[in-house]
Amino acid sequence: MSNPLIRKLEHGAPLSDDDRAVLEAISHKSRRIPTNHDIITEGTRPAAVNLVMRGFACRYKLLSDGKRQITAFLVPGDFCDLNVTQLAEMDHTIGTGWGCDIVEIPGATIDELTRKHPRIARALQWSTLVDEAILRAWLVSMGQRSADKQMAHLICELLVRLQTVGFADADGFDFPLSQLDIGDTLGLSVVHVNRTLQELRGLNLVSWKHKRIHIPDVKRLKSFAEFDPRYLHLNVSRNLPT
Amino acid sequence: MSNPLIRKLEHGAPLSDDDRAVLEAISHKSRRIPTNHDIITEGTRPAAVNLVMRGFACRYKLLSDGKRQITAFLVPGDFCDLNVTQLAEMDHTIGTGWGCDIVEIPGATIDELTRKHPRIARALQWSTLVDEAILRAWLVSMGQRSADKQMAHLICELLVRLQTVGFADADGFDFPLSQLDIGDTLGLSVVHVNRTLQELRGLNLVSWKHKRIHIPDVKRLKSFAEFDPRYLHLNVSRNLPT
DNA sequence: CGCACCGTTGATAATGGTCAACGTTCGTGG
DNA sequence: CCACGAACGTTGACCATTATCAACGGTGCG
Repeated sequence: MSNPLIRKLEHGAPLSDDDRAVLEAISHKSRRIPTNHDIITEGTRPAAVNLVMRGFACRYKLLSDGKRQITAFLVPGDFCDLNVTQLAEMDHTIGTGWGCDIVEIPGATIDELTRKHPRIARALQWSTLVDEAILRAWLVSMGQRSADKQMAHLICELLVRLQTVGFADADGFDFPLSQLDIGDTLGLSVVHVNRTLQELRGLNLVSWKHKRIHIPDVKRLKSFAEFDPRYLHLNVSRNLPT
Repeated sequence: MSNPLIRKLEHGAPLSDDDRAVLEAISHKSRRIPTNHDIITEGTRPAAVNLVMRGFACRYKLLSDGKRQITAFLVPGDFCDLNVTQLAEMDHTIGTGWGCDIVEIPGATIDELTRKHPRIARALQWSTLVDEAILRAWLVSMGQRSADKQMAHLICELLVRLQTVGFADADGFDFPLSQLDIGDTLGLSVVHVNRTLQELRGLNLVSWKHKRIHIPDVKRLKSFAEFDPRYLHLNVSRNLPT
């Protein structure tokens, strides 16, 4: 089983074979999004629901002076805008500067899914709670952690999230973004991202070459970043109703 | 009608008289939370759902070195943990250092509400989307705005949110927090909060005395902060299904 | 009255930003 | 296959913002 959506949702609720078959059916036909393309633009009314199947997308907001803040990375198995069809208009843009594979699912299909498949409905709701938890974790990092720990924390998070969907192995993952993108994520300048990265490399915590992040000693990086993965609410057994 | 929950949810979906009556029934009996008290603690399993009816509560996370990051303010009409009963354990604490009135609603009541009252269900889902949007807005502020604009932006947001539930008037609102709390919200030191506040006062944008924030010229403050209220998704008419 | 807690101020230091230049890589077209 | 240009990464010098430390004043509550 290598469908990232299914792999992810298994963490939110126990799924039946039927659930899995339905999810497989709606997600197998993806299309490639070209580099530097916005999927949904701020201010427009969202129509269909988009699901990332390969690569990275991100949520971001542009300020009037041209500054950009990335507020989320969307990795395989993540929905761009699951419940957002309820709103009149998007308050942020979803884009990808890196090429990724997306499945576009009609809102009606999602509605039907949640009506007929209670376990899927539950898993989807779990996934939006996790999205919110990630946002809170980013806020904590940005507000209270120094640049090096903030960066280390982000890398730990990405490692774990990508591992749960089979897009990272034990000590690293492919990462096509630029240092400028990381700057816009962490609220740091490119220059400082570069220097922080060198510091982490100097400490033998992270190396990043050829669009791949390698982590020599995951445990050390996690403890350096004070990374506590509980906010990702993986491990379905503990999410079962009592 | 001065029930903040109803006033708020009216922005999420059109409610019937019956909807309103049900909401009134579950929310009229609140209890006072004493100063410096946590409502739900990180690591515990959430049971009932808590609703703020008066005053402020906040979500926060503590780091190992004692630093605290506040990730949300909960104002009257806000649920502390609407969907969170789905999760095994809280990934953050909800507390109030300021005394506020809370209604505790059993999870089963909420479930029944959403089953029998589709418009309320819709409004509740809208409210969680808005919570997420606020989180994104805070991240943008923290990452890209200077301390003064960040602070001004927060004050604009609170003004608007409190106005929609009838807890602010046209030019200000009661605000019982300390400057340290604001520091933990904006990721700034107390000293810098103090100086930033003085700067805003010097510019005649905000004054804060006797636990009340006064805004001499709301329009000027909003433009100073580049505050665009659309992320709050108020104004129900634009949220109607097409 | 006295003790906390909060707000305020000044001095000093650290973190991270800006500017400018240069090197490197990679994709494109000749 | 090579030349070119654009985008990205790297470095150094300098500057701005914000943190830290320490002290003191105000205010409100027991």
